[in-house]
Amino acid sequence: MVAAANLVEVAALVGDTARATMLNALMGGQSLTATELAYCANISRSTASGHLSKLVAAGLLTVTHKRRFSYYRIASPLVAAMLESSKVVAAIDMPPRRHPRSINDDALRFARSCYDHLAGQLGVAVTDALVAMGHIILTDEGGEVTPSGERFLSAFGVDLKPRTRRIFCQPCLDWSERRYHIKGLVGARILDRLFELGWLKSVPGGRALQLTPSGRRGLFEIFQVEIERGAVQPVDDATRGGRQLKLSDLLNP
Amino acid sequence: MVAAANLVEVAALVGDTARATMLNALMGGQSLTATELAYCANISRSTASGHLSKLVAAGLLTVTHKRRFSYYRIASPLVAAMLESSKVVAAIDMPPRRHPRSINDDALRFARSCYDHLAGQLGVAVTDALVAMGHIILTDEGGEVTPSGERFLSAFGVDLKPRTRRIFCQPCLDWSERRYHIKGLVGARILDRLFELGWLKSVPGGRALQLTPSGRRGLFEIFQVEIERGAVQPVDDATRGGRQLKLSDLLNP
DNA sequence: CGAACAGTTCGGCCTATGCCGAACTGTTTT
DNA sequence: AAAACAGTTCGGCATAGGCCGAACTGTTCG
Repeated sequence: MVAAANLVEVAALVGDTARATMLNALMGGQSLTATELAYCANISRSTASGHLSKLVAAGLLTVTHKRRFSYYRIASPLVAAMLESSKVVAAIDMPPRRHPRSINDDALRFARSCYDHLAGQLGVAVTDALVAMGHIILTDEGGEVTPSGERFLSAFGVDLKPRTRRIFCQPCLDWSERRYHIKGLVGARILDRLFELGWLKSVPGGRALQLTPSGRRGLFEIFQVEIERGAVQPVDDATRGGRQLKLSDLLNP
Repeated sequence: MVAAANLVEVAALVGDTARATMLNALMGGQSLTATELAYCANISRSTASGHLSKLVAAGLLTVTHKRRFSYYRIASPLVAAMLESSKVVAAIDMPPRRHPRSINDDALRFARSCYDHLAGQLGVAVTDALVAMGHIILTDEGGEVTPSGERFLSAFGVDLKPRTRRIFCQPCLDWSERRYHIKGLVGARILDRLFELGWLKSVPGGRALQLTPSGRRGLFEIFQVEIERGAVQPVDDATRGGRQLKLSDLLNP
């Protein structure tokens, strides 16, 4: 008896440094051109072209040709989910810090997009804040937005209606923090809003996200998430409860 | 920028036919010896030994040495989840039937264990039945056992207490059916009970499960799942509603 | 004690596949 | 029209890594 050939094919595709780097770069959700991806992976364009056509043939990526550019992107959320779950396993396996952390690594650990929602320390911190304020209930099994959460998110500018058919609110195991952050429709809309407010900016050529000064202020005021020198400071519940939200400032700037 | 080396390592390990076959064989949840796994994968024992030590070193498998045997098993449910999500992607990619189905393939599609719960046509059918009877509510986001479901499952011989810390009831995307079946504690306990009743037997050397004649009767009587010539027949809700459950027969044989 | 067996390690073979540069197509710019 | 650029295809090179058999350790059993 032999395993499903396709599982092997898919895993083998991911199991190459150059291809994995390109997939990783696309986990931000954007489309990138072949040349950009070649640059990301440190390989020639011809090599990249070969890799990319394999990934498309296997259905991991899709490509759209516009003008003289080929834009590649992750073919489906299922592919993103597969990569995330592989990363969770990879993070467990990690023998404690054999590879020295790179600067880039630290940036990714701090804040990154996980396909379409926020991950990393910041993603976990925002999730924790929403849970602590009683706006969201997260269990291993799933997530739920409470009525107060609906009001809060709506005031924050996140529109959760109409509820589309996609998964609404779900915990996603963060590979760097090994704690849950929010994915699904809720997670995606929150990230959208953070971009819209200019609180986060994407760093070109990667999935890392940069917190802007206004984002630093905003996260503190709305979510009581305090950031010092690029690291998230834990805020105890007492402090959290003692402050008034200033959603009005946000909505009428 | 370069992708996490560990993701590549993990994926590359899965991306080899022999190793994937062994992992697949272990997805039934049991422990198998090195020689058994070598036989599964059609490779010499020396080659298998090399593969297995790599898988253990990477944390995908664990090994326990007893007497003169080495028993290997999947190291964690997270590893199982990774393999399942990879298979979902692999199943999507499948260009419609390039590889002719093997007999074994059909058996797997019909019924198999997915680490610790029932999958395949039978898994989906049982899930559908529980949902149709109002015993379980499944959404994309998670699952829930209704009060009637608790009574039903309890009468069926599935004890759901004490609720351990593990995920209770969750939908799991079936790679062969592309529909949900139940995983988590509920899924695992149901499979346990089906074995206990002798309704299912495991086929040695694989994850495929065989339905026994009593299982065929039992599934029809309790779940109104009808099986003809190894394929599950859909049962419409009218028929389903028209029959009385015979749990008493089951409990006092 | 010696035979049988599970498992591992080692050395050598061989194939699969990643990589590049060169040459080509097609698009945009000057 | 020529130059610049995105992308692809092709040929050839180099290496990683899968595979086996042989030899070894350790356990079980006659």
